[in-house]
Amino acid sequence: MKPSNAKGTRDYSALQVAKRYYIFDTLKSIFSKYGFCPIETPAVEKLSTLTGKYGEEGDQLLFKVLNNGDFLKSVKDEDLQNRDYKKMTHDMSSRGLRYDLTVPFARYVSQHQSEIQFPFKRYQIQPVWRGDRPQKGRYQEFYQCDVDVVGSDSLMYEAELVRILDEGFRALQIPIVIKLNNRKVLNGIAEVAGVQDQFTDMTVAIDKLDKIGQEGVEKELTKRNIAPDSITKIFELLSIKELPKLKEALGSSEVGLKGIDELETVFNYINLQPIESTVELDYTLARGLNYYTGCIFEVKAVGVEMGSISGGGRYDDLTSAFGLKNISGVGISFGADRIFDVLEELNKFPSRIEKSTKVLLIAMDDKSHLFAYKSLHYFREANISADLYPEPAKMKKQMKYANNKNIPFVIIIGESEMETGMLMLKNMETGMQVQSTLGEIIRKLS
RNA sequence: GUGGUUGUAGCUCAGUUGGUUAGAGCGCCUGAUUGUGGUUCAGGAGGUCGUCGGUUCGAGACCGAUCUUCCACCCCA
Repeated sequence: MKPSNAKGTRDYSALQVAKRYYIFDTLKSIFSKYGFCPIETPAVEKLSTLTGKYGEEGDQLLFKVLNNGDFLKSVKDEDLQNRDYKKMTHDMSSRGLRYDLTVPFARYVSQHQSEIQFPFKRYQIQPVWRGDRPQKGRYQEFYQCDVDVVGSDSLMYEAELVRILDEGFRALQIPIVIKLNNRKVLNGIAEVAGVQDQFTDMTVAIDKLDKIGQEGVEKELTKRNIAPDSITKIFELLSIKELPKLKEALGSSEVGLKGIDELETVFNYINLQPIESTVELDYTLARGLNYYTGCIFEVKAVGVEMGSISGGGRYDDLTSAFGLKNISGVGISFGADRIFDVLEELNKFPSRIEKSTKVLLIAMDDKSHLFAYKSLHYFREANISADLYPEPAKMKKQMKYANNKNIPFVIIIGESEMETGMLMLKNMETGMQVQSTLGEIIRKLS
């Protein structure tokens, strides 16, 4: 049998793990600087927790876990006969793998509300699973790094998240554009254009504007049975770039005006301190997850062909599905795997990641091997990442090992070194070598 | 979910209309060099051609199923 991974999943080898930890650690330190604490939730949730939160499309992508034991016992003969897979899954499966970190978080908050001091700021770095067809930057198992605040509707937090995005991607050296919109503005546009009933159709179509152009969007809107008059109106509104003018145009829509107000407030917060990344208003930004109700964000890497590498928004009512009413939350998710691919493409991983071991001891014979093994201890004691080749093999072989493992220093120990106590330290990059005592070398390498 | 695409040595890939014993480069191992890697030279090991089944005197090649890869749509991180 030829081994291979299950669809849409990958192994992470040592170097890849080191690179991933670099991403996680970079983000973690920023998250905690802003006062967020980590939590973790199980990979498996009840299906009742997960279904109905992501829209029909999302529900279909949920991985369901078969019940233990005789899972056919509770399936009705009728459903089996009719091959009614939806009813059958309901009886055969009561759990599923988490689809994102936000919904399990909402469950967590509702369940633990008595222990939580609101506003609650948490971050969470864990894998999620989606039964999508895999593609580049698109996997069935991938990691999300979520930062969320619940229990406050202050727009200060929207601005804070923008700042975290800016700082996070700056630390990772990825140039980005942050796109900002507000679902209420989209609602307003739908109202003014008279298509409230087709809100989702409208947003899905205009979300593609930068991809398929105005003509394509017109076609898409027409296909979705939106009246020509409304289409004209929608494009008229979308062409307005300045907030005050859009405010005027949306005058008849209360919710639209609220959305504009919110955006203005967010920008006021953001502008209190200079920010490096481009933050742009984009009324066409829609985002698919239908639990968003206010501001929405999306981040694109500049100069790389890749879907969005981060996204999020405000959700006013997610916890009410779990019985906790009137709790507003806002959060963003960093897509770790896509960030990984972008860093790889831009060649922006720091080179230090590739050097895990700093020095390799090389022994010439059995006696010096034991001596080297004893010396190894002192390097580790001094917190220097050190290793010893497991046997006194040919020097060439040991050198090659150090070379292939990217180990920058080698110490050669043979009979004469043991006698004099002067060890041979070789710099693998320059090829230079000097004789020093153990203590001297340790001091040099620390 | 719809329509395509890919799979041959550890890696990247050749392999004519079906016809002897399946190739190359890189990597790996050994030696030139018994205490010096990343260069050079010589030699060597390594493949039930993704899997299962079918057609055929004969299949890496043709057909079917299945798994996997990548792509477009859909959606999204």
